[in-house]
Amino acid sequence: MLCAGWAFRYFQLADGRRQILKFLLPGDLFSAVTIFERTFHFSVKALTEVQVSGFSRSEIRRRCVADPDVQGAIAKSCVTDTHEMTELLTALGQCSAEERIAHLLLHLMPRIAARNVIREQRYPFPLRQQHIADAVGLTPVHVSRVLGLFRERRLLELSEGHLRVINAAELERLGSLR
Amino acid sequence: MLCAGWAFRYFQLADGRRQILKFLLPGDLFSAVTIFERTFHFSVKALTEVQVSGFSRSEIRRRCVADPDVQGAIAKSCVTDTHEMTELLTALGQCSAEERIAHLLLHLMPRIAARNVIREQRYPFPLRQQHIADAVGLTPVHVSRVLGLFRERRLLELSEGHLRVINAAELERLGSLR
DNA sequence: CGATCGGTTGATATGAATCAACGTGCGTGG
DNA sequence: CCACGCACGTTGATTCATATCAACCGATCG
Repeated sequence: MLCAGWAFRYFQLADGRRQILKFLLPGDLFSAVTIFERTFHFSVKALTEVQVSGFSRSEIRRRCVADPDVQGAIAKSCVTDTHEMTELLTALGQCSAEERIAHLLLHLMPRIAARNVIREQRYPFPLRQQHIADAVGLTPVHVSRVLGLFRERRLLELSEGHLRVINAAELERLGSLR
Repeated sequence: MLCAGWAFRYFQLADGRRQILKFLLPGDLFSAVTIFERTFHFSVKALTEVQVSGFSRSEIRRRCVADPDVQGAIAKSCVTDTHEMTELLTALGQCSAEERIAHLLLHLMPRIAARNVIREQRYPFPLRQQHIADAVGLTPVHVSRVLGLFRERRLLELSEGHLRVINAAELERLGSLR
């Protein structure tokens, strides 16, 4: 479990390409289904300073049968991971660059807001454009252009570790998947 | 659970686009994590004649605590669903059209082989090019071109509900994600 | 002070989408 | 039995979105 800071879970290809599967925020499990496995099938990297706690599989399994709360938390994490992957899959398979980036931001905003006080739509946001690129399957250069467009159209500003959302409605229209 | 025939699970967008999340073969659960939820977050459609059995959530939950085999089957299904989504996500985010299609075929081949006797590398294969397109995020036209290329290069033939693999090694090289 | 990193911008190349036409097989209704 | 419509696949011409290549800028850091 990530206790403090930001990290991300990703899958690495032999030739250096990588797909970011999920951005981890405080309270997130690296991956709930891992409880049922012997080995990890992904990598994790810190984005900021982090604090982490580890549990042994056997310990978790024991507490899972003993404590319905633990069981519920694991189940919930499996469910949300599945939903998130479904949405990301749909975004990658069906959406344009603008839609994908908008979708990523819309996905992250409430998760950030659940852990920080947000004033004037200004979200702490430590991702580099490279990370956005690796998450939505674009090049960093193109991410820069799309963000430039968003800025020009007064949808948002993104710099210096902060995201400021100016026109949330329009961003929603672009990235909501509905 | 799908008992006979082929189907697929997908996510539908308002404007008609859809992302195929998984092809279902006999023995597959539609989605294991659904046990922990109240509503479905996906659609399912048959590709061929199918037979299906349903279970009520409460029944499954009961049998899950009672019978460790049932529990194990659910857990395994969660795990493989997660792996499959991870791989598909990586393919969609990082790979070219050829790689994606090769990857899809490589993913399906062992699953088909586990349920059918395969002679001379000839797999039953009821997907239309439209389904391949919706699964890997391409247009049917482009799928046709790529398959044409594969045929020309003597990698495989695909027609009339059957896939014949001619050069498995080369297909592997294209689509293995490693 | 130079080196490095992250981001921006311009020019160009390329992979995939789009538009359109055509062929073929098949089921259906006359 | 035939004519038609329709689903599916193929192919060619063209367009468009995104990648690639390259230069540059500012901030940061040793």
